[in-house]
Amino acid sequence: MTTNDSTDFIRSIIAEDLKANKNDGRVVTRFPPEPNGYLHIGHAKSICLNFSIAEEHEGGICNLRFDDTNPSKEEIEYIESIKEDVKWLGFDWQDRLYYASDYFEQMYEYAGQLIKAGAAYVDDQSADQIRLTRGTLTEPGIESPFRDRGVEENMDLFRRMRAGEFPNGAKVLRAKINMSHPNLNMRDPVMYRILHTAHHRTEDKWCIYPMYDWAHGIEDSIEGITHSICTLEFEDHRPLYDWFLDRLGVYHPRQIEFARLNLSYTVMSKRKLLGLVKEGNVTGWDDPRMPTISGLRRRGFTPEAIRNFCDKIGVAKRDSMVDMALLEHCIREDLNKRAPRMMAVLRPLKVVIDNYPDNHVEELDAVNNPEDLGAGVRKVPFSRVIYIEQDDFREDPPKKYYRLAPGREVRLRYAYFITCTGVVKGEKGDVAEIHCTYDPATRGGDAPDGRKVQGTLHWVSAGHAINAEVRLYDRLFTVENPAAAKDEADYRSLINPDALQVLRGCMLEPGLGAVKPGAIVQFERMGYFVSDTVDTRPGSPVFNRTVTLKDTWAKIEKAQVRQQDSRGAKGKEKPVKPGSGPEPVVEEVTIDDFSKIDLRAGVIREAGLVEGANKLIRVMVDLGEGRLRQIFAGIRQAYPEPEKLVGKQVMVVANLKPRQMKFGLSEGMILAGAGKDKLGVATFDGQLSPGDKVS
RNA sequence: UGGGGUGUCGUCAAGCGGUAAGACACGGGCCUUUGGAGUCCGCAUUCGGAGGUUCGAAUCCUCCCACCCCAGCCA
Repeated sequence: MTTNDSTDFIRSIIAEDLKANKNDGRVVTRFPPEPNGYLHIGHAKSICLNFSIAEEHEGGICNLRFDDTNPSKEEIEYIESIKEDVKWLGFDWQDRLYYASDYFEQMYEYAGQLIKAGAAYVDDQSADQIRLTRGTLTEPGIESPFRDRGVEENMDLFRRMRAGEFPNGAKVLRAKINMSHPNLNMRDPVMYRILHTAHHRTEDKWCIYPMYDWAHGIEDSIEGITHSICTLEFEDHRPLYDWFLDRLGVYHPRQIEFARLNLSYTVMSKRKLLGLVKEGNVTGWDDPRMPTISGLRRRGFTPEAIRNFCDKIGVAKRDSMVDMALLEHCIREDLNKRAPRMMAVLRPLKVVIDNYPDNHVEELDAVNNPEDLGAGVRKVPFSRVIYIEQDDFREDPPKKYYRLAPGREVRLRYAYFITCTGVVKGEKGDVAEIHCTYDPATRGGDAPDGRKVQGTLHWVSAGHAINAEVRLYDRLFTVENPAAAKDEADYRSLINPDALQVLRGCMLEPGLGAVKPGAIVQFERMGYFVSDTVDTRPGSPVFNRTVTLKDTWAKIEKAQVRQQDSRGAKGKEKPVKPGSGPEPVVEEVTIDDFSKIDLRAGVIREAGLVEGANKLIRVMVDLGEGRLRQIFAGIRQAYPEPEKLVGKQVMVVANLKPRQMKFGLSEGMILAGAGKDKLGVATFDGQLSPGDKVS
């Protein structure tokens, strides 16, 4: 029942308009970036929306238009990058590349019309005065003393503004609407300001520049846009958009707003992105950690994956935060089908196969892509000394570890079964190299006797390996929503220091020496990688990790570590070594933002000991919800007879994720503290009822 | 305390008065020469809350609550 006949609200509106025969059946959209920064994945959503909608309709078109109305912020560099990115995503504006600045003369003339109609006036007030007299959210503004100038005087002044007779800020042209309007945007908004700044296209032809609200509708109107799609924050501006167009009596497109994209573990604001670039937290707009189109491209993302992602996230009006895991899913899905498989050892561990003849080399067949047999096979050299991944050997393997360990047999992919016979230690007790024997009968990786091994490892022949630098990229921030940080300083402290890990001395199979910059491959078992387009040099390859493969073992191991931790100090065994980098193991309390803690008054109705837990007591708390909440609290030490807690008023953190404990679900947390010498619950004296907010 | 929006699974998101799609994530099984891929199963008795209308409500009405945006001569 659910095929793709459901669609987003914007397409529905367009379909209805078409049905009602508006715009003579035309569908014209536009993507209108301001050239003051690089495009990011959020823009991709808008680009896909606008261009795809046009493509979906017979004769539909989408223009690329630079909204270059503010010369002090805009640069040619950005124009070029934006054009490149839109093209790379696979969209074509054909010959319809426009600039707001192309319409400056027309806008000027329209402004004159409004002045003549008594709908606009030149105001001599300073920016400060205008701000002060705009009123507030709840109080109306005050009309400017210059508001009732005559038409002739206004026309004269406006002409002289253009002629350059006044300095920056001396005068503005304002629309004469209503200083008491509840919508602030309608309180005589500024249409033109004086800016003695050269424009990157019109150069010094103009010293007055139109404001967005005045300009945008005119641009849309001139281009015959039918549906002007923009983001939610412009919803308040729509009445103004409509007002200008109605006053002018010109063709009037329909503005529709949708929610911009937010992606977890990154930021999307141009200002923040620019900050990262300027402060050197990243190497540039195209740093592979950046959510920019150019960064994603350099990271190894494909246009197909990004477009598919934009399809999957949908279009709606509610503020949302899309999980980075979805983007990662999209790129894996795409690359799984097309990326050739190769072997690369990122953190090499030397393996000597003692019973393999010295100086002997074999060429073994390897499948290029199991998902696409048409991709063929290749030869990889095998010899007595090879490298495997350090992570693929453990002297003391934990449970469920399928890889190599002393005495264990594993398969080397496309090669032989090998059995570990010895470990050579370095000075610090580290594993310097290992020794193995191989079974010649298992050539190619199959045992004729049918015996099985649990693990299959990738490897590279030491004598044939290519030395390379590999850059491991990860999420830019350590928290889901870095933009929610209270201030700039701690937003910067949220940058993930491990978002880039540079590995040198990585060992690649020989064929990898020949791939071209920009080529995408899968390093078997490690992830998808792209040959870096900027730093790769002949003879010294650099690869960027796009995304890891899904890693079931990492998940198991993480769970093991967690279990170890929660067993606490009594088990004294060292936790198994984490597979890759330090994982923040924070499981006690799960709440995104402590400022959002929901502290409520509660009354303990039942309390008792917990069998098999010497620190816990179980309480049932009344939060005025019509049912009692079960909470486990580690305060038995202070209340050996928990029954005495019954009837006590306590403070409960009510919006924690319920936590499944061995004994049952714990639905909150009771505030308790260690006083001078004793632990106790925090209580209060006030007249609060169960469920009342305390915070 | 003004105006404009939005609230459906952990995260996105369908649904438009006929009894809660799908995707990601998560958990489990099968399969496997990538612990990859694939595949199968599970995952909202309930739609911010409370009332009301109706045979029937996520969908209609009323009130309430929460969150987002707006006081640039930025876009």
